[in-house]
This record gives sequence, structure tokens and C-alpha cells, in this order.
Amino acid sequence: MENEATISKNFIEQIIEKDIAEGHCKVVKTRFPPEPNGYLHIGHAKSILLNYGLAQTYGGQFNLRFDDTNPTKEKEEFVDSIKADVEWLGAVYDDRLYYASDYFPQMYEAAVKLIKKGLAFVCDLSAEQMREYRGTLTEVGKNSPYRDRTVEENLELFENMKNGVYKDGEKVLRAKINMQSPNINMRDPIIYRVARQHHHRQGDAWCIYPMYDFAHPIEDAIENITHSICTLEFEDHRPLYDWVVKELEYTNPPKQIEFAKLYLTNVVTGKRYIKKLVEDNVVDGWDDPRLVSLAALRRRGFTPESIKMFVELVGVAKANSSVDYAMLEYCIREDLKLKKPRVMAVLDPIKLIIDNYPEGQTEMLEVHNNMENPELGNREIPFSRELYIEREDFMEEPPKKYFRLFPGNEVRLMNAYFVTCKEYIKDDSGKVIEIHCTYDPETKSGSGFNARKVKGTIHWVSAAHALEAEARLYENIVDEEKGVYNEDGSLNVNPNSLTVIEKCFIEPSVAGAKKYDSFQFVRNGYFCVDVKDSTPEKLVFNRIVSLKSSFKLK
RNA sequence: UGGGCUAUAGCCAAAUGGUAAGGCACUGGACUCUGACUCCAGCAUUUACAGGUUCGAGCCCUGUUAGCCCAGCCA
Repeated sequence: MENEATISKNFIEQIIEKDIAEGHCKVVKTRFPPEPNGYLHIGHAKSILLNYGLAQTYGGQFNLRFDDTNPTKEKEEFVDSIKADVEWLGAVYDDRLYYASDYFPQMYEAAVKLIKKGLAFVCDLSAEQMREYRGTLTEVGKNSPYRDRTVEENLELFENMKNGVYKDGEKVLRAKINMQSPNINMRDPIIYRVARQHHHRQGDAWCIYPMYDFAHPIEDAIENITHSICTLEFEDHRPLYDWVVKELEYTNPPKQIEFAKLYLTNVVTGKRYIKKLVEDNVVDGWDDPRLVSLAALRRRGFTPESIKMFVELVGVAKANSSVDYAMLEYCIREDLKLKKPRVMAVLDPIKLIIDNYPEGQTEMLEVHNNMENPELGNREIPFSRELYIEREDFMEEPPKKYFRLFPGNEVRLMNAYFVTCKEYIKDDSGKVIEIHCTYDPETKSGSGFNARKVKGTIHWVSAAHALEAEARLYENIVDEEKGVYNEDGSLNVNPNSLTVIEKCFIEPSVAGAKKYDSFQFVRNGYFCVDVKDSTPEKLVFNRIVSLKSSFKLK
């Protein structure tokens, strides 16, 4: 973070600086214009933070605007969640919360203006006929037979459209541009349709709705947006965007700039797919931690800071690309590293008994919450004769360079004493169930003892005091580039990417943990108290991310 | 096969005619009350390919290849 100066400007910043230098604009106004038809995901975070960041650095403003021009897909639930997510990310829009649907009167007037200029006409072609007339990628289209209606006739017909004289789909209003254009978007695109649908915000006030290509530039112009930033698939729409802005004679023409969407390797991004996984009950909802929706990432324990760091690291460009998921993990580790307490938790326990430690005795050890950040203070943890340690921290027959516990070896119990393994007990099946050690009282942590050193340090919890909790090890739902769904609709991803550890042991200091509290479970990774499933009696932890793997056999 | 866009390391990404930044990942070493963290070192004689212009090209020109987007009354 301290090397911010070395981060070079992205291409959008360069365009903006040129625009400012050439006097096209003084300040920068941007917007995030989601359609409220789903929850936001990590890809949207890129757009939000990009738009918000630009407004910040160039002394402008950032608007949140719901592009709610198609009532069939939109719901109030989604506008609420989107607002929450945008705020969570820290993109502040103050009172600049807008709805495209509030501009319907202006859009209607704009359409009338185009008609009066002879640049729009009412067309009676059916959807199917329209498709035929439009031509194909390689063949030009042909003019609609209704293209030459008079201004007066168009005005009257359009007003009738608004007044509900026609059935849904019976007539549309089209821009009169060029049916021969190699760009299909310019072949007399539809700008208004008749659709009797209940709008989540406008109710039944309208039975005609504007199309995106017509509505969006108007929305931007009304809000004095200077730079309308969208994704690559709208590049072909830019000539139409510019056409609308020009013909409507806005004096403050906004400029559309496109950038590449964010994809993550092997995870399901895309609102469409996430939505289907939710609707098909493959996952438990929009905030299922196996997803990369913002709600899911939040529930899993990702912080807004980590998401911000991530999108900054990823950068902004025009090349389609897929970012390594490890980059996201790096960002959350980096963010939590110094911010969160490191507690001891044993996920796969095996009992360790210290034979020479007095039975029934408990001593409280004062330990640092985070060795690297003293500001997080200290806490006390109980130590006693019977402990749990991680099963992988003991081996009967250790390979070379294994320096944790094995018969005869001495290791440090983190924050406590050195112990030496004397013997171990197996059950009938040969599974090790108990390890016996002796401890050396002189080696207590913080005592300054340095007469001898050990190579290994392992974590533990006191068996009698440990808190039982549930841990969930989520993996992302993997998309192996074959698509999330097969053509027949069957699922093509692995949804079984959830491991639940019903009973793990955590040191008692986490007893009062609240929702969203997160900890580093020493060597087991970062975990967050699940906001949905935790109760004071039973803590449920979602794993945010693992630490890098430890000992590897060569 | 029409139009638009893109191509720099395993993954992102900078370099705007002056001799290939940075990050992630990975590898080696040092350190360590965890093998994590931190630190140090290594990691593109070359920018999809082939030509050309130039004293000099990832950048300019020509051609080729590959990928993405567009034929909703969705956004």
C-alpha cells in the first residue's frame, strides 16, 4: 500500500485526464447503474469501486442509479440488497440515489422530440417480421414499410401507445437511422415497447417502456454524468449512445467508456448463473458462502478493504481475462493479518496428556492476541494436564525434516511449555488416540528460557476448557470452463464443496464472539463467525481462507 | 463469412518511438513461540506469427493467426 505512487494510471484515468486537460469537463461524474434483477457479485464490485474511485480522485460525484426500465425482471428485494452492498463497499452516494424509471416523463418527451425531428417512427411489424427485416450479421437489413409515416401520424400513434390503445407487442417506436449499417444496433433500433407490466416503483402508470439503448444515454445526460463507464459488450452500442445524445441535443454529452469484466478462474461469476444456482436450490441462497456474490463474501468473512485491494491489484483494461483466485485470497490474508486476533483452535483433535503436570490444576497464561500487532492487546488462556492437539502434529514414524511431535521429540506448545513425547496409545484399529508427554516447567513462554531450543511449535487447547464449535470449510463452486450448466440443464459444477467439522475445539477466549467477528485459527486459516447460523451457545465459523500449506513431504 | 474489440511470463498488468515496471503464483535461502508472517534472491534476450519503415519498434505500416462481443419488443 505504501507504494501507491508506483501504480500507473489505467486507460480510463488517462482518458479522463485528457478530457479535463482539453476542457471537456471540469469535474468527473460517474454512476453505477445496476438493473435490480439480482444480487451483486465480485464483478460488480470492480465497477462500483472503479466508478466511485474515479469520482473521488477527480473531485466529482458518484451516483447510484437503478436501471429499472424492464419491470419483468426487477424486484424491490434486489434494490435493497444492492444498496446494502454498495454501502458495504464504502462507495458513498449520499442522497444521489436515482431510478431510471423516475425519468420516464423526460424519456417520453425525448421520444416525441425525435419523432418531431423525423428521426423516429412507430412500426407495426411483429417481432418475427422485425427479425427478418433486420438482416443478419452478414446481410444488411431492409426498411420497414412503416418507416415513412408522417410526423403527425407518428405523434398520434405514439401517444396512443402511451395511452394503452394497443396490445402488448402490437407497435413499437423505432429510431430512424440506417438499415444498411454493418452495426446491427444502428438498424432502426426499437426505443419504446408496449408492455403492460406492473413496475415495482411506478406501478401501472406506464404501459410503454423505453429500451436500454435509448434510456441509458438520457439517464446519464439528465444526471450530468461525464463518463459513462460500462463493460465491453456495449462497445457496439456506443455509436447509438452517441446518436441519442447528439440528436436529443444535450449540451453536456456524456462519454461512454468500456472496460473488461472481471472473471475469476474456476469460480462461477455472472449474475445469470448465480441466480440459477440459487433458484435451483443448488446453494442455500444468494449469500451461500460458496458463491462470490458480495453477500456471500461478506458472510464468509471477506472485508470491504480486501475487495478494494483486490480490484486495485487486478487493474482495469480492455482485454478479457480471468484473475487467479489466489489473488483474492492474498488480499484477505493481507488485510486480516494484522487486524485480527490469532487464537488456537484444533480442528482434528487428538488428546495429549502431560503426565508430570498436576492433576486438576489449571493455570492461566497471558498471551498476545497478535504477535505482530501489540495494539490488539493480550488475553488469558487456561492450561492444564489434558490438552487437544492437531492430529497432523504427531507422527509415529516421522519423515526427515518433520519437526513436530514424535516419540522422543521435544516441541513447544505455543504460548506454554516444552513437552517431550514419551509414549502413545492406539485403539484396536491401530489409530492413535492418546499421546503422553512430560513438560519442563522452566520452559514457560515469556520466562526468557533459552538453554535449549526446539524446532517445532504446535498449537493446543485445554481439553476441559475448550469451546466446542462448528467449522465450515467452504470451497468455491468450481466452474471448469465447460459452463455451469450442460445443454440439457443438468449441473456441470461440483456443489459438494463444503466440509463441515461438527466438533472442533477452540480456546475459550472466543466465547463472546459476535457475528462477523473473525480470527486467525493458528495455522488453520482465517475464520469468521457465521452471521446466520451462530448462536451464543453454538458458534459456527466459516473459513475465509486457508493459510499457505505447511510441511510438505518431498 | 459483415461489423466492433483484444493479444506482453502460469495468472493479472505497465511501458504512449529510446532498449520489457509492479503484483499474484512458483522456486531457493535467512529468520521464526508453528513450516505462517517478514526479509533476501531467482523468475520474458523478448511482447500471438510473418514481413516492412526507422539509428532505434511491444508501440508505426502491411499481411496472417487466435480469442471475445453483436442478429431480445433484456440490460
